[in-house]
Amino acid sequence: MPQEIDHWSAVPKYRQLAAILRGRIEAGEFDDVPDGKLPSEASLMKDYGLARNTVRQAMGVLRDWGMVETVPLRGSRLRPREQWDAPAGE
Amino acid sequence: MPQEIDHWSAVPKYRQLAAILRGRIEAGEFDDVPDGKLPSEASLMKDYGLARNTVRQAMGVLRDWGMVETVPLRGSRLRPREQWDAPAGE
DNA sequence: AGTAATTTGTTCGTATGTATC
DNA sequence: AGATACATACGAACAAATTAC
Repeated sequence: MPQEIDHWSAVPKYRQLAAILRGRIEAGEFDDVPDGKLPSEASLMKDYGLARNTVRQAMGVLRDWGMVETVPLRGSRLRPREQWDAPAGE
Repeated sequence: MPQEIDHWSAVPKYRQLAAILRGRIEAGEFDDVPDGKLPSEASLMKDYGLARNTVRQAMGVLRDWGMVETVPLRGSRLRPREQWDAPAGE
């Protein structure tokens, strides 16, 4: 795991996860994955020890940033970098 | 949106929402809906710009009035008018 | 061809912490 | 002290469509 959730931080976990995933994405970790597919919600729950709600909230942040799109029953995948909205706090 | 929450009123928001929903119910807005199903908590949060707690509190008032029953994972639905308790302030 | 597993969507229940009035 | 209100977080259960075997 590249980075872990700080269960004591004042920063909400869903924001922490969003930031972590942003880092992994920007590091190019998913560029080789077919369709730029991201880990499933279940996978992220397990990897980071978070509830599904929280994972989904984090994915919502990435969607807001325009980095990711989620398709029901298919999963989430990267969007082209040109279409990203600058995530606040950069 | 039939009516909005007054964020400045001295009347608590959850009571305002309860009154608004009572109005919508009495206007027959949900009579045609299958099972008399009411909007979900998430939907009400969005429509009225309230926190989930507040929405739930409002639904609790409608339950106290006997107008509505809530079933976990299913939602809330209307109860027969004969079973309503007169809401205070009528 | 068919069944099981996977995956996101949705829904309510509950609890905690913070802030305000 | 208590009521109101928001945000966060976990849990649990069901649905529906797709995917895997």
